[in-house]
Amino acid sequence: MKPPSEIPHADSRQRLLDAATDVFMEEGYHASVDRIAAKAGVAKQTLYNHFPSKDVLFGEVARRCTASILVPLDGDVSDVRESLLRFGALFRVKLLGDEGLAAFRALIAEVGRFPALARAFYDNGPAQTARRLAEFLERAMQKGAVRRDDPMFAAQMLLGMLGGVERTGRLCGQPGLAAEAEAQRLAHIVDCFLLAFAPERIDR
Amino acid sequence: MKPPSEIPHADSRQRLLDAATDVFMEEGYHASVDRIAAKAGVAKQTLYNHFPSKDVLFGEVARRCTASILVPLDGDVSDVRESLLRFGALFRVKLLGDEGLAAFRALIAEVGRFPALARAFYDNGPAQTARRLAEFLERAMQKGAVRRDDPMFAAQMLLGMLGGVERTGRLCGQPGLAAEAEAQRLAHIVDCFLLAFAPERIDR
DNA sequence: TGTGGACTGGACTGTCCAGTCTAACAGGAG
DNA sequence: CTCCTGTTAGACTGGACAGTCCAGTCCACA
Repeated sequence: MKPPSEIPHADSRQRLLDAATDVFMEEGYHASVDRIAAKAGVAKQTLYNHFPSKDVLFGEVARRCTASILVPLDGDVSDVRESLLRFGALFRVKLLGDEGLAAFRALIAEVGRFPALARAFYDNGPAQTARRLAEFLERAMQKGAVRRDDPMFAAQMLLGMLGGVERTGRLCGQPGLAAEAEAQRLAHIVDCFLLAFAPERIDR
Repeated sequence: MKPPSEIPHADSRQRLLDAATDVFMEEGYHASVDRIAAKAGVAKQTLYNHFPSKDVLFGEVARRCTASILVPLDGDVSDVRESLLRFGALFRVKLLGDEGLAAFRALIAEVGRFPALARAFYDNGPAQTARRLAEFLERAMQKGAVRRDDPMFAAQMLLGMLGGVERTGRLCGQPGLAAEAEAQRLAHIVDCFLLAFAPERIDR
């Protein structure tokens, strides 16, 4: 009945977490515990051996997702445009990709039930990303590659431009962009940002 | 038992819609029909006299909310900054205000159940706003007050900057800005946008 | 005075689901 | 061989909830 090639007595906890991630992302918190156990190929009791309650399981899943959304940003200020393009590409994948959207939807819907979770998600995800980007931009400002302004403000503007309206659309079920349109748009956005934050001209 | 000053047999339908709006926005689709009826001060059967099912009621509420989020934008291109400030202030209220956020959360969580609703919300809300703003910017471009670029792209950038990260934060339960900080931030954003889309300098 | 339509309170059905309980099974350690 | 631990299938409890049904009330209108 079980897939035969499956290692018997494999780490149920891990399988449960994986299954729960899938199911919660797909159906939100209201996914049933039975379905999660079934998807993990595990008895319901086993689930309750590992996690005291559905809420705790949901929390674990949320923590895992939160940990996975951070976007790396190399500190290299020598070519700001290039660095921002690399960063932006990854950021947009996290932000506008199906998994990211599903996770966000699932979490957002339960802000009332799990306010602490939502706060943690925001602090360790978007807010953390904004802080890192702000640091990067501050260095770029010090180097004169970017006009001086509040670095956090600048970071928020870039993040808004990168995500903004498209995110709303995707959350409402609109389809995403094709690969080449995506690259074009990313470049367009970054250039637009760099224009807004171009260093003041000395007026030759 | 009922509030005595209440007009008897008042329009139950209206009271139901109002109550349902409140309750759905507060608890999402999973709010119970009983609670809605109770909040409307009406028997459950009365609710089912007016709406054939909970889904239909939810749909009506969503349509009402969708209709209320459009932001007016006067066509006056003579002072672009002033117009954008007015527009931005209203937009931010809709986007970052408690009601707007609650409505968005409730809808987003049910994209899977009501894909058509979500699509309609997006088309008549954010997308429509972007179209109008794009028209406005196009006129400003023709007049030379704004650098030429794809007007829809420009509109999306401004909307992203106006909403962007803060919206995510608010959706995660972060508090909003105080009134004066709000005004400052709005001006900062609009000026930043105008810098990105300043007409090309002739270099005197 | 009587009739009809809308409303009320509350009981009721069927469904779904979190969480518990039980009895049985498998494998490793002593 | 026997305990022990983790597992399994499935029955079960208690509660929530959508939607139905009904018996009775209130009111407008004729």
